[in-house]
Amino acid sequence: MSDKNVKYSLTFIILIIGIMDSKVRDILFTNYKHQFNHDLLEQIAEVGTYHSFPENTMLIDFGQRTEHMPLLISGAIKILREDDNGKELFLYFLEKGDTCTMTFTTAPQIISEIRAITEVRTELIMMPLEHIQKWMSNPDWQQFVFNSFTSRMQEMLEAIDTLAFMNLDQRLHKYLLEKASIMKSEVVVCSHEELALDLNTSRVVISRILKQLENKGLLVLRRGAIEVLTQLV
Amino acid sequence: MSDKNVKYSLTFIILIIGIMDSKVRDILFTNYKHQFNHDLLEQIAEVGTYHSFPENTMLIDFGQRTEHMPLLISGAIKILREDDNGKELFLYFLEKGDTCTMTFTTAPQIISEIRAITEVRTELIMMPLEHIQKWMSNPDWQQFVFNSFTSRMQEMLEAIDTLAFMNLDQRLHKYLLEKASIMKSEVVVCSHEELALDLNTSRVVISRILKQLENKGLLVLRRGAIEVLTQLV
DNA sequence: TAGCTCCTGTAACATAAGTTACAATCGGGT
DNA sequence: ACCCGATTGTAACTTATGTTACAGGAGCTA
Repeated sequence: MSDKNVKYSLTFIILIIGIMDSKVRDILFTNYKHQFNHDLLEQIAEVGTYHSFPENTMLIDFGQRTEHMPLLISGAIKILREDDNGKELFLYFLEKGDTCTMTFTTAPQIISEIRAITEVRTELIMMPLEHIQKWMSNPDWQQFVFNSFTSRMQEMLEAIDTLAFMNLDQRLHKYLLEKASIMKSEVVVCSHEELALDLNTSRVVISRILKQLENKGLLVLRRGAIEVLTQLV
Repeated sequence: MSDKNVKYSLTFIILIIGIMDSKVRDILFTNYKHQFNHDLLEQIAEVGTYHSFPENTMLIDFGQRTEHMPLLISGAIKILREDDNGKELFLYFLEKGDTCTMTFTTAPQIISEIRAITEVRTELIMMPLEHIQKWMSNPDWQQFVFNSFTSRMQEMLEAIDTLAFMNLDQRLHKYLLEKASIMKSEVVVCSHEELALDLNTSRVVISRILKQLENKGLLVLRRGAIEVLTQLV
């Protein structure tokens, strides 16, 4: 578990940060005016709260309960899965426009199956779970929910493909490309140890494979960082 | 690709089999009266068509388009994923009450990401995709759709856990237990070759591990079949 | 500068899984 | 009875990945 740098837990943060409705409304109308109609935006603005988290903040953890659903405004979130022995596995990144659909249910609160950690400073709007269903009569919302579900499904399928059909060298390279894309920089700042945690393997193995990838000319190794030379298509 | 025994493609079957509405209504009211209210049942009965497929029938394949969504009445369906090189991977089984939610979208037709094959004789009701959204105003239907999504998510997560955190011997044992449960028999009828295809490995490896499991007393090997001794919890 | 921790490189070995090759056996059909 | 294909068993080898151990460098702080 690499939570040494994880700074706050969402549950507490929500209680602390409260920003007035006007800001929520502004942000919503700026970012979602093409996706949601005016009425829906107003409704979301009424119940949603704005939050901004620094990088490496754990938003939710396995088994933790939540009564909110996040709507991503900016930044990026890393989604992880963990097994009984505490071994982690990276699943996918969430970016603007995404929501954490794992949670959809009719229950008033849900128990998280995943861990979510911000990769960079991230802004989001939290909506109480109870409204998700209520708004389903709104076609824009319905579309949004369906699209979110479908996206998460696709990402899970991709995670499965990666695990089932790719070797570690390919998985590592893919991960670095995605991370570079998320960070908007070819230089991925992280240690071999952190990569090993996300890919559920050991540091030595990562070091070995990184060296191979460097020899192939796919990247350049630096201390505490990796320069990715090839681009994502 | 193990389609040597796959008998028909759904696309054709749908055109061939047409059973009168009364049967659909009877089946629906018998199987779903606790889940859907009367109005909804009537609406489903109006547009749904009943179908019965023998075991080992491919219902849908990768890249294939469909304008229908199945509602499972009896039997069991195996869901598979395939990579570019034709290598397969078992994902999970669907049973009564399930639907193939991968497909939810607002588009009038969808392209399948998975392959679905009946494990035993299977009865289902096919509903045109266009109604899925229309019915969302009905709370029972909404609940059903959400539950389906959540179930599929859970199954995908389990598939990921299995791939990421378990060795082949555990995966194989787990697969056999699930299959025995689906077939309602401790004797799983299938060759080592078929197991190798579903677990994306080779026959020799499966034979080797089966022998290990037999030595551990977890199962008994027969020609063309495996008797599973331990039960699913 | 000394001491400390974190990060990286590397070797040597262990284990899991994939590959190739071949033999033996079963069962169905002619 | 015989043939033949499908199924299974097994050996020998390769490759991928995991494990343990240790060394050296970078950067920080006293």
